[in-house]
Amino acid sequence: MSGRAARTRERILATSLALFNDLGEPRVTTNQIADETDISPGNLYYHFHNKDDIVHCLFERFESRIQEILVTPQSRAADMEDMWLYLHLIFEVIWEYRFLYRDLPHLLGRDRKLQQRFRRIIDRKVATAAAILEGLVSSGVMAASPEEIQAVAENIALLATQWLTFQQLRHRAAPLDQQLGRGVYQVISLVVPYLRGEARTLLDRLSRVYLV
Amino acid sequence: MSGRAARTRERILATSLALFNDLGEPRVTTNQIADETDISPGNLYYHFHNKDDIVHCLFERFESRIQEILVTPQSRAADMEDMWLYLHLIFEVIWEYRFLYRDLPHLLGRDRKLQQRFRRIIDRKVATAAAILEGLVSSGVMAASPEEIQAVAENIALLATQWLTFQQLRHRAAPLDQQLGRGVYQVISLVVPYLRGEARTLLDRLSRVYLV
DNA sequence: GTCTATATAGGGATAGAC
DNA sequence: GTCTATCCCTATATAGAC
Repeated sequence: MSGRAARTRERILATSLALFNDLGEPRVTTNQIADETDISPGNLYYHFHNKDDIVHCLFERFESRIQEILVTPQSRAADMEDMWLYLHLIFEVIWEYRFLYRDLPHLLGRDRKLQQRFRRIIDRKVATAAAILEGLVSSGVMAASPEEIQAVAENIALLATQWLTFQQLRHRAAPLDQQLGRGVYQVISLVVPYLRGEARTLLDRLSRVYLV
Repeated sequence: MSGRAARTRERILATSLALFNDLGEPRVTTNQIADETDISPGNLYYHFHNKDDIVHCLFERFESRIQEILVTPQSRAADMEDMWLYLHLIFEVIWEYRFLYRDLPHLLGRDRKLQQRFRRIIDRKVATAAAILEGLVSSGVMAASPEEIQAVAENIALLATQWLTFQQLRHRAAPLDQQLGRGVYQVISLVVPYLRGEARTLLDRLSRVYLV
């Protein structure tokens, strides 16, 4: 594959991602993608076997991006800073590939492999959230039983997975950073009641930033 | 419309609901519906203007069912019993019409009216949750600031809206009552940390029932 | 690599007989 | 009310020239 071919391939992926995010994958046709990329429909099929191939390719990029984040190099106990960073990174990647979350059942319904891989990502989300919470407990910032940690970790994963979809249902046209900020705030609000005195007010101040 | 026509119409709606819930609305064709109802494709279009008409009709039933639940006849302050009942009723209706939640963006994306009406339902969910939480505070069972109540109410609404979708992503084949039970448990776990001493253990016992 | 032209299939919806 | 037959459109995907 020459440099030119690689560049065309890249442009197809870029416009596909943009259109998918904007309209939802089911409503975007291959002709539309070709048109927007300024190539012919036939040329598109030279670079990709079919539409699912494009989706698959985009998913793989998403997957490697998010796995980078979910690899927690926990050499020390986590603090609230880790939590904050973790949430921001997660939300940013989800935003970048939001079409995957928008029509999740539809996309995964036609590909078992994809389903498995996505499931593994969610499992990791829960595990990472739990690890951070345990870190908070062991460093004394937070007080919670193992069952409580598990329940909160699952809720964090669910919120981080479904927040954008839910939010866009409620307030379609809100600006990006506000939506992501609200998401982080909502997730943090899950943790707040388990924090101890001083840390609780610290977080309280931090989270207020997002409610502008 | 004679009794016979009404009965056919009803059968179409019943099989549509079953197929939609099972496979997702986008993957069910009108021919499939007709076939499963043991009528001809043409006959289906005698009873319904088009496919969206069927979806619309099912949505209206869902809407009236859920609005019945969300009309809180609050003549007194709420207690945990109200919360428990509220959650169970909500989850049951969502389960019955789960196809609406499965492909929500896709279904609402092609109908502004539907979008508005669904948005109103969610707003009501948040409001009802907030009202119950305020009831818990005013009866002394719970301690929380207005901001905390608002944040928790939104999280309750999100969880009650997206739980099933999320859950079926993770564990496809779990039995119904277990899935709904876990959902109720997860929502209740949002409230637990705000409860006071005795109520907290009471709820703790109650919620453990769901983790079987 | 890229194009134009076209095959093919599936599903929504209608016509008209009974 | 219900059927059979069929139309039509859309979207995916391919063929073959350049």
